[in-house]
Amino acid sequence: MGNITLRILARELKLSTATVSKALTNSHEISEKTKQRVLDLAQKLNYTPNPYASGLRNKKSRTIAVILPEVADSFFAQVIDGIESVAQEKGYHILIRLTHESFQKEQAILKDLRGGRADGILISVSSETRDSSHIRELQQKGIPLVFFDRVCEDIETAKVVTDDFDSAYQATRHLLQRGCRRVAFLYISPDLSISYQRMEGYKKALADHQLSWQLSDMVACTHDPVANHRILTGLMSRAHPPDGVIATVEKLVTGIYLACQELELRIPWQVKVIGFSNLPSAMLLNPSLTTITQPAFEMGKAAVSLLFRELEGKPISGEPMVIPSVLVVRGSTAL
Amino acid sequence: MGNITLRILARELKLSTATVSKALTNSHEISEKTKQRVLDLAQKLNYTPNPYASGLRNKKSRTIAVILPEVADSFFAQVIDGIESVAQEKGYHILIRLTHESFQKEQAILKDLRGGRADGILISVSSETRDSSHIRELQQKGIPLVFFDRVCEDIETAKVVTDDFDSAYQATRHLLQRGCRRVAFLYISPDLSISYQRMEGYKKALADHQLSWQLSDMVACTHDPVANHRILTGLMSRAHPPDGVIATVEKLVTGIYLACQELELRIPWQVKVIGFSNLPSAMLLNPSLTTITQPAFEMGKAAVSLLFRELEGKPISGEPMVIPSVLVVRGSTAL
DNA sequence: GTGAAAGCGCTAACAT
DNA sequence: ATGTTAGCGCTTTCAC
Repeated sequence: MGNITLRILARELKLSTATVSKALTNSHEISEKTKQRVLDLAQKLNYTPNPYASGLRNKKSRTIAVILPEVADSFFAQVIDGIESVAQEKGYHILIRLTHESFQKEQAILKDLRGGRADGILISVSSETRDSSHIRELQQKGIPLVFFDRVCEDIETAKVVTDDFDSAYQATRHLLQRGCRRVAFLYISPDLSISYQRMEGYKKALADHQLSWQLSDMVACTHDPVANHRILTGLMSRAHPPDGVIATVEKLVTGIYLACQELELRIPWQVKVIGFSNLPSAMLLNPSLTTITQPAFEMGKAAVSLLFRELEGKPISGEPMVIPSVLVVRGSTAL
Repeated sequence: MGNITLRILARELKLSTATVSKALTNSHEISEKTKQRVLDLAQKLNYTPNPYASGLRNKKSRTIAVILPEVADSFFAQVIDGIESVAQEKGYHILIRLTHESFQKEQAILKDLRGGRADGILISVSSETRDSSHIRELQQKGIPLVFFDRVCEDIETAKVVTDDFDSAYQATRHLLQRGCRRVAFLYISPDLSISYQRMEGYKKALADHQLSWQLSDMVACTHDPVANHRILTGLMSRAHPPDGVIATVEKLVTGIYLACQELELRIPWQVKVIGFSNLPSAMLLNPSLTTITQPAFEMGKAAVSLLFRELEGKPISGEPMVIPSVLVVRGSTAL
């Protein structure tokens, strides 16, 4: 299926490809008449330039790669939405790559990106990522890179995060103020920047209420719902189970609700629950879920905007950009 | 930032670019020794071929475009997941394009795809799409195209759908069997293939129960939550409100739950609700939601697999591929 | 077994 | 105002 090319237009119009090219980019060195002829034919033949050819020539792909752990998660889905809203305006295309929380996959994906497939990269690292040399390598090649949400603290580049420390602090304080005395903290990976920040916020809130944190109350969960179910029913059937739970990951909310249901622990009476979640249905849960709601869409927009600034050679502030989350109080922490 | 190219490798090794290229693709015409030298240097310099250059040469981009209405929706997010799982294995890349339910955007996106940016297209049309000439044009250019979920019936190409008629039929029958006498049917666009199919299934179930359908019970909703809220509270505060509701779109579930909450209509006693939804949290809603759960991940996998078959020139069955949804009965339709 | 040369579709410097 | 030429980085005949 012979696609329409510049050359075909040129031949048809008895012009050179250079002239046609210039006419299509509305160059001032081309006469109005010629421009019109070119435009008319291009229109008629449904000509669309091959982006890879011009990209090759200009050494830019007008494509940005978005690397994230998963897409079937309301936070990441909303981030993509935010990214797309800006990229599309700028005529950029979005390549989505999922790591499924695997460090190996993340490495492979970044390696693949060295060849010039994308002009810039937006990344939220996998929960397994401890070493960041694969990312640094890309950076040294001069490819602009912006972290969002899950950052590598040891890499100096633009970052967009939410106030993880503060929101965990607020969540914990809220539970304590509502009478909880033993608050469990559920997280996935201790290596993640966000887990660490949130954990510190949690500890600080406990300390500010003259409570000391217990290692056994900080519960590491997994990506496997079945394993999580075991872990969480285990937690809630301890001799002294927590009377408050903070699920710092959306998918752990389901786990803790189910565990409580199964053990016939009534939320919020026997245990109060807060979830870091962007689910629109939080208000419809049984009971409605008190959440830390993250500015997912805005984070996506901010991250891609920073990336564009870099691509345009404008200066970027050294400090991570922080967009606050909000505590939305609902039934799961009612008195 | 001078990227590593074939030419650089060649110069360094005092070989021609042709030899290096062949060595890298493990051609049998190259000696083992040379191959090893090339591979070693490539490794050392972190060489990654420019995909657009080879794409230009080979006239394939190893990229597929996925066009969908939105991403912040559990169905579409899971579809993407399924698509990625296969594409990634085949070394293909995924370009995501969102129409936000706009026909105009859909046209623009497809137009942009004419230039060879993608080797194939997966699409679920916008709710505004009535005319399909923009899609047909791409098809005539010989670009393989697979529809998923929301198809254009008048375009002959591979399609992956779920059993919309049957699942709506089942949903309706379930409500009738649970004692509902007046079932409302909420949908977004009458132009969508899936809306039509579901509507027919709904009507058929009513007919099979000796009930005639009422135009006023088939309620067209929008994409705007505020407008939907008005529509749905209007519906539920009629003189004779429905005692059963089928929300054929995930986002309408929230709307109907909230409307009932506000009007103090108790689900399932005063009204029973079924939602077409893939939300993992359906079981946690208040009350837990009876759903038609669609095989989103599988549909994504199936669609991209069909696309690969086409790309490989293998034959495709003319019939749409149908992957069944399942009715999951929960609290919102309890007796 | 290796290399020279052409060309994918486009653009930009440099003629004319 | 238009054309010639060269080249982006790669692959693929076709020679040697």
